[in-house]
Order: sequence, then C-alpha cells, then structure tokens
Amino acid sequence: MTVSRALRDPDKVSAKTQTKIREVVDRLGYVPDPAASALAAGKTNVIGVIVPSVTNNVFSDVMRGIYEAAEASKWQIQLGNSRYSPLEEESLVRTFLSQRPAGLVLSGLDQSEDTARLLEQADCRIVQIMECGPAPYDMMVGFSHVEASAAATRHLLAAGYRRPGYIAARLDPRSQRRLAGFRGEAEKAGVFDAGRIVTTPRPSTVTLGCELVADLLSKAPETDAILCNNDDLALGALFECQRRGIRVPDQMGICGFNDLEMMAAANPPITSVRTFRLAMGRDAFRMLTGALAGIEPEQPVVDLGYEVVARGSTARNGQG
Amino acid sequence: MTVSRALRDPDKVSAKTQTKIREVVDRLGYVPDPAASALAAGKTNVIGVIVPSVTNNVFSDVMRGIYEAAEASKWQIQLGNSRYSPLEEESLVRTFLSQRPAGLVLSGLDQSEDTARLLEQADCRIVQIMECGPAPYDMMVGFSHVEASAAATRHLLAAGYRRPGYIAARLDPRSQRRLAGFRGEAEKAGVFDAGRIVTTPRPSTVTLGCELVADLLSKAPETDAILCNNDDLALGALFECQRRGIRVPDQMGICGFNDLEMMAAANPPITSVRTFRLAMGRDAFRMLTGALAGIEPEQPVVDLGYEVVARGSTARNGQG
DNA sequence: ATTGAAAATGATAGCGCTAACATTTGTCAA
DNA sequence: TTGACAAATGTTAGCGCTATCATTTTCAAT
Repeated sequence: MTVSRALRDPDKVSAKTQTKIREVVDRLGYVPDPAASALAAGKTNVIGVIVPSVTNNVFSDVMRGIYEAAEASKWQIQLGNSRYSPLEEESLVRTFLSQRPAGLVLSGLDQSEDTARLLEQADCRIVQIMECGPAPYDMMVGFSHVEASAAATRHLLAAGYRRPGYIAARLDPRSQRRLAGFRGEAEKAGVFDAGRIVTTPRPSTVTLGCELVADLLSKAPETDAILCNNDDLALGALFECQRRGIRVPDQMGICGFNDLEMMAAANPPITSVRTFRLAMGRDAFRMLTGALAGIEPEQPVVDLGYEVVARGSTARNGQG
Repeated sequence: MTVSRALRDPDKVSAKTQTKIREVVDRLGYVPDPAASALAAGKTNVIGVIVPSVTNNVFSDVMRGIYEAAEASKWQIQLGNSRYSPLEEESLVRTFLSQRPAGLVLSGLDQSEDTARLLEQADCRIVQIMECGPAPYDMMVGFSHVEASAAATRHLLAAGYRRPGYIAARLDPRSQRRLAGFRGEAEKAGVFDAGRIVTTPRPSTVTLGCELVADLLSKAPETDAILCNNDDLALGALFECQRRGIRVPDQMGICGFNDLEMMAAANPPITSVRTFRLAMGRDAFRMLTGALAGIEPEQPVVDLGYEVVARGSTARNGQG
C-alpha cells in the first residue's frame, strides 16, 4: 500500500492522501510491526550500545548522553553490559549483529581478536567511545587517557608535591593507560617510585579508596600526593586522610579522575580531571546516525579532550 | 524444517538429528534471524525495562540486578529512560508494546491513566518495581517508602534529636511518600515543623545537598537533625556541616536513604536506610521469566523491606 | 510377524511489511 | 488538444521463520 510509504517517507505521498491515511490510522489504532519491517527491509532501527558497566557513573553518564540524543528519534537503543569481560563483549556483539542493527557503539579499543573480526565484517556503522586511538573500526569519539593522567601528574608536581603515589582498582585497559600516563610523567620528573603504586582487581568503591590509601601509607609513608584512578577512590582517599588526621592539601594532595559532580562539593573540594562523558554519548550517537543518514563526519576520530580542574585538595602553597 | 525445532526445543528432536544439525549449523555459521522469528511466532524474547533515570545510582543498581539475572538467558533486555516524565513513560510503553514484548518492567505505581489502560490491555506479563502497593497490574516487587522513612525518623528521635528537618530534591512520587513517612512520624512525636522541610524540583546532587542544608539552616537554625531524601543529599549535608563547623553527630544528626556504598566510608560514616536494589532487579526478572515459563509467583506482590543502618552520623550520646 | 500408538520428521501456508517495478494520474509546453 | 514527462499510487513477490497438520519411522506389546 501507499500507507507504508506515507508512514516512512511522507514526502513521496500527496498531502491529501496523507491526511486520509493518518485519519484511518488513528481510527484503527494501527501500529506498524517492527519485526515485519525488519524482516522485509533486512535492517532495523536498532543501535546497539555495549558498555562494561551499567553502575559505574562514567558509563551511566555516557548512556544518558546517548539516551537523551536518541529521545524522539526513530532510533532504538539496545544496551548490553559486558561487565568488563572481552568474552561477554564478544557474545554481545554476536547477539547484536544477528539483529542486523543499524549501528553499534562499543567501549574502548581492546576488543578480542574474534570480536575485531566480527566488527570488520559487520555491515553496520560502528562508533568506539571512551578512548581515542589509531585505527578505528569506523568512527571513534573519546580522549587520551595517557595524556589526561599525565596532565594530572604535572599538576601535582607543579603544586609542589614530590613523592606522588597512584591508587587504582579494577585495571581495565583505560586504567592501565592512566597509570602509564602517571608513570611516564613521574619518571620524567625523577619522582617515580613503583612502591607508591597500589592497585587491586576489585571493582572501584569509595571504601576501597580508604583501603588502598591505608595500604599505600603502610608501604610508603613518605607519600605526599595521591593520583587516584577515579573519583570514588579519591573520595575514599580524602575520608581516610581525614580519619588519620592527615591534612589535605598541606600534608597530602589528592587528585581524582572524571570530575564527578561530588568532587566540587567535598570538603576540601577535590581536584579532578574533567572528562566529557555526556558529550561523548551524545556525539557518538550523532556521528552514528549522521553517518547512517549519509553525512560522513569530518574526522572519523574525535578527541573530546579533558581538563584538569584544580581545587582545594591540591592547593598547597596557595596554588591551584 | 526440523532445524527450527532442534534449535528451540531440542527435546523434540532425536539425538542423532541434533548432532547432525549442530554440525551443519556450525559449518555454515548459521544464526537465526530474530525478526523473522518474531514475525512468525507473533512474539519476541524482549523484556522491556522502563526506568526514570539511567544515572541515578538507585536505578543503575536495579538495572545491574536485571542484567546480571538476564545474562546467558534467552531473554533480551530493552531499556527505556522515561526521565521522570509520565508522558515519556507512556510513549515508551507504546513503543515497547508495539514490539510484542514477552514482558515489561516498570518503575513505581504512578502511571498516567492512558498508560494504565495500555498496560491493562497488554498481553504480556508486567512487573512493577521500586514500590509496594495495592492493585498491581500483574506483579510487583519493591518496598514501602512511607514505612522506610518513618523508621528512619523514629531512629532520629530515638537518638535524641528533637528538631528534625527534611531535605529533598526532585519530588518524584516515591520521594513524596518518603516525606509523608517523615511527616507522619514527626507529627506523632509532636516535633513536626513544616518550616524545617526544604525541597526543590532540581535533580539531586551532592552539591544540592550542601545548598539545601544552607537553606534549611538559614530558615530554621534550630534544626538538630536532617533526614535526607537520598544519599547524595546526605553526603552534601555532611560536607556543608563540616564546612560550617557544625559537629556531626553531636550538633547535627544526618541520615540518608538507600545506603549507597559510600555512606559507610564517609567520615563520620553516615546513617542510612538500606534498600535492596540489586535484589529488586534480580527478583523482578525472575518473577517475570518464571511467570512466562508458567510458574506463577506465590505472591503477586513481594515486599523486600528495608533496614535502617545506624552509623556515626546519628550516634549522639553513644547511641546508634 | 502384526498392530497400534508415540515419536520424529516433513510439507505448507502465512506472519506484516518493503523493494522493485508497473500503472495511473496530473501538469505543462507545444 | 495532444504528447511527454513527472508525480503519485498500485501490484507483486518474498524476507526467514514458526504453527499446524500430514506423513513417516520407531518400537514395544501382542
């Protein structure tokens, strides 16, 4: 029927036929069946999004960016949770691809080999988020974790801290690159000491931040600043220092990563590296749907950057 | 073909045919097309989940419970974000129902009239989460917000606080019921004062907790305890009190709601009302898929309860 | 061996839509 | 008025699967 056309591509149908159709559709309460449409057209309006965690604030902000951008569009978001496992990611990619999605949004650069092969052969557009790097499957929007944590390290050094430590939980690839950024910059300044790095595979929490600081201070009591792999840990670090009577920022500088909203509210406010998570989700969605509409992005890789937000927790000597 | 049967209902196919089919499937890399299946069968394996927020920790925990329970099952989770808007919820329900989902998970009891009508006519199983109440559409798993906040209020009174205030952001229906629980209990004890209630429609953040406390103290400086509508606000309240040199718990008691992980790590640790969010998601999924498999739940409404976790922030007079 | 019932397998139609092409209608210049 | 062409609408087949029923095979009991 012309009905199908009227509903999907109203320009190709005359105005009066459109009104007639709309009237009948309303009267009958007709709703198109997406399964039949998918089958006949051989494609869907589904955009698959695979994230490593649905609870981590970082990803929930990205998801919000995506959902808000997708709101009132014809695109359906299908969310998958890989729980930081490349194997689960692979299985999700398979599942999603079997649905002939219009597009796929993936986190990071470190897919398994099999996943990479699937993605290269996939006939859908792909956006990788969270990181920037060479050789995207298709498109990419993120930032450099190495550079961001290097900048945070330089900030600590500029504030006068000389024995910086690093705490991290669940060392996913991005955390490892942040650690590498810290290490590189600390070595360059001649202040690196592997004894001041404390990590754990456990998932990140505020409580864990307390524990990691306790661990760090028992191993390296001389530590005068802590670069935390994320903001949960940084908040825990602050609490732990307070409990031990360690004055922040004078005796100990604390810097987080991501700049969650609570960092600014803490007491003292905690320095952090702001990342643009909402924008990342939104831009990923726009790049993807733009490309699907035939508008190729100017650059396949978009670097959203970062910003070291200096606050009280590293304001030694009146700096920051 | 027998192939379809072998893949969906292996019991009905002989063992040797099964192996043969599996071999060929592997060799050809055959993957069933879910759209065709949905069209032919008139139903899907999709379970729609509609939450008011994807960033709020409460809902992300519930989502995690659902995703973890759904992991490796045949069920596909389709997430919708109503952003606290009954209208967006209605539109999501319409979209989801047009996909002939196997089930639907909704948040709360307060759907719009049109949504309620849609749901009553829907031929899929429905679970409402987050709250308990009479007259579920189908099934329900949650807890009583009124009772939970009443219990928190009683805890504050038992700790010796006599001029309790209440701060809340974004008054969704559940927040309103929590406020009602506070009010009821405070009135019963003769300590209610509407001047000690400060609310705002803005979304909840830690920073907002600071601001609401500032507002509360300017209006009602006599306040000696704050029941916070959630944990973000409670953390902000603690920070603000610290900044003002108000001693917690001696001069001011602080109690949160939900008992996010960070409450225990704070300094002092913050009293909160624990809710069972992961379990809520998991149980909702299990009830739903159980019912779809023909196993009706013993009770259509499951009350998961709550638990007041007393910590340092309300430990006046050595109590708590 | 024969029978009957159950188990396993096969054949057929159709789910509701869209792509591709065929036909009709409308519009305008010659 | 006519023809030429574009715009609008109609026709047809088929997307890949499943439900249903028809047929064949299996196998135990007689």
